[in-house]
Amino acid sequence: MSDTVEPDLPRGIALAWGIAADPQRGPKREMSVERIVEAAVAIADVEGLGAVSMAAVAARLGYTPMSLYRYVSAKDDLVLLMQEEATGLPPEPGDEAGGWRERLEELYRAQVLLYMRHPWVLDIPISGSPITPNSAAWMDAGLAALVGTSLSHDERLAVMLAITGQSRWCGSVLAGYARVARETGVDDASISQREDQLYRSLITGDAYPFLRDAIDAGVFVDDSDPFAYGLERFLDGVAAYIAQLEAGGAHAPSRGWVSDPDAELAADKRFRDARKSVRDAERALRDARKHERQAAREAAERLKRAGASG
Amino acid sequence: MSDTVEPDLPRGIALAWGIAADPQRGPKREMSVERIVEAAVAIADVEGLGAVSMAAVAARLGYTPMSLYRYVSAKDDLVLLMQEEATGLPPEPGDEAGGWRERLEELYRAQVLLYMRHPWVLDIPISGSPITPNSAAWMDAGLAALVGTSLSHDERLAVMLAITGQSRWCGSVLAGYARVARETGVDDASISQREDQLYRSLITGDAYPFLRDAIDAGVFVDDSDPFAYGLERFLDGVAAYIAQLEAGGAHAPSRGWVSDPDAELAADKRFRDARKSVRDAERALRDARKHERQAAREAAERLKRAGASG
DNA sequence: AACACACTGTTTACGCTGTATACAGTCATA
DNA sequence: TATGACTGTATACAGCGTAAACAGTGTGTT
Repeated sequence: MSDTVEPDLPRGIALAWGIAADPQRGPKREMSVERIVEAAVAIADVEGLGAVSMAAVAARLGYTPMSLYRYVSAKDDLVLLMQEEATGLPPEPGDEAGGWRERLEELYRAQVLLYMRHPWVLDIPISGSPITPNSAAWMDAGLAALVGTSLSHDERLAVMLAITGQSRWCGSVLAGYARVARETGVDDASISQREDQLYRSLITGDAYPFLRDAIDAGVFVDDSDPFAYGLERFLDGVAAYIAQLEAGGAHAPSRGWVSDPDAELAADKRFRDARKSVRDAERALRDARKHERQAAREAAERLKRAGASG
Repeated sequence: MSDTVEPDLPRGIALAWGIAADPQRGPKREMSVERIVEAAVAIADVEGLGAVSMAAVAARLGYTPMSLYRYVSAKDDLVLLMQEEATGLPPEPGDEAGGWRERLEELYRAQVLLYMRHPWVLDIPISGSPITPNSAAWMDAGLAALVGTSLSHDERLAVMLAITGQSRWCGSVLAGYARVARETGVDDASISQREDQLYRSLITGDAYPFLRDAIDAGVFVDDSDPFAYGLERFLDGVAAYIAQLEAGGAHAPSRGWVSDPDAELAADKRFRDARKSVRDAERALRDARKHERQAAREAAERLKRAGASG
């Protein structure tokens, strides 16, 4: 609980927590981290994370690409700050104080909405738990909803984790459709129609009898939300679990992680070998190219000299 | 149900279904799509999707980068085929025929294992439903597990979708830790320890009381699987729902998608404008640069000529 | 048998990416 | 007033995906 900041705290996280100190001397700064992040988010909202290049962000602000590096140490930092900006704070609980279930549903909907507004957030690769103020606030809000219950701390975390997972999954699928729609310039409706057609022509009853049945029943043209169904069943399960606890039942035994005993030992060595072989092959090719080029250059030189002297 | 292939079927999907015809004339092919995909997967397994470049794959096979384009029309195609290869087929049901619940748990575990072996699959952006043979097979297997139940087709799909979502979420988080471990060259244990430390120093009881409580209770050093808990509660909910149906209950009313009525109308116009402004800014900057350079070149030229004639 | 041409793997080239380095100009502090 | 930390800029480099042009290969047709 010391006040000294960890020396190897990732710069992006430090920035997110507002710990990074502003410099004192030198010319006045013309930009700010906030303006940069704002511009980057604006681009990502419209054209996706792929369109966010340092050059594009700088151009939008009227500066040169390299100028951004006076504010952000690398693109990864910028992306982390974008994520934090887009995540924002969870909504306050509604006035009519419902139970934990209503509140969790509210948080779920807010999260899905967030991903609809900023779909690119789901394209950011996860690296460990995101230790930023806003993501912590969402987690805190979820845990707060469950304080009245007799769930253990682990179980509360697991419940909130599941909510987040389901909203991300819903967001990913929706974003996928939106992406296709944008890239092909076609509206959503005709895409799902086209997809249904493709399914009907590729999924034969012979190879995929049950999937084919589902298609024939029209599951891919149905416009109800399957993710909402999943969420409700999950919350049903949690409610039943809580009721069972309050009737004097025991907590579920904690399960270990899914693991593949076969692979564990073999994997490490095998992967290390494979990695080495990749590197070797690349290096060999590069060297071969280099020698080849040098030989060609020397041959040309010799030819020229021979021509000049002869 | 015609046998004619859709003319605008994405080439990658056509390849995945083995519909693409082999050419007849010309020299014998030295490589094959399979070998290329295999090499790409091997690289991705070890160094992540980011390390899979056309050059790296080609080098691994001893060819030039451009040669790959005789087999695969673009990198996106290759990635789709990699996904298909890594996905593989779902495991056959175990001998002792359990109920739908055991089978779904089996499929869940298999999927998580898959993501542990090929974490990069989760880095591939989703675009619509993946209409490939192997992903269809997984879907089919999930639906097959539920045929005995009184769930509707929509509900069965929703259940399988939730299972897939949870396994992806679990895989994403695990892969995130693995990625950090690989990139920093530190083992998993000390990473989670370090993360716990960071949490303890950044998450104050003032700002995040409930999260802080959870941390103090040790939820981040606990090594039980929170995703398994989530899955079990979900399956509890599904079981209860089925029981209720079989007791003569009604199906849950289908819910519409989460939507933001405020934004819907405004968004389209706003985003279109923003997109235009980005493009304009970039074009302006590029033009300015070009003119500037040309002016500089002309000035230099003039100077030189003046010097030569004067 | 000879030609046409579809097809092979290669080379070269282009515009794009992130960012290291060097630079001249600016401004608070010693 | 001199110092030197700091600003935004310019240049450079390796790497990316891939379009276009190329000489060589082998099948099909004349």
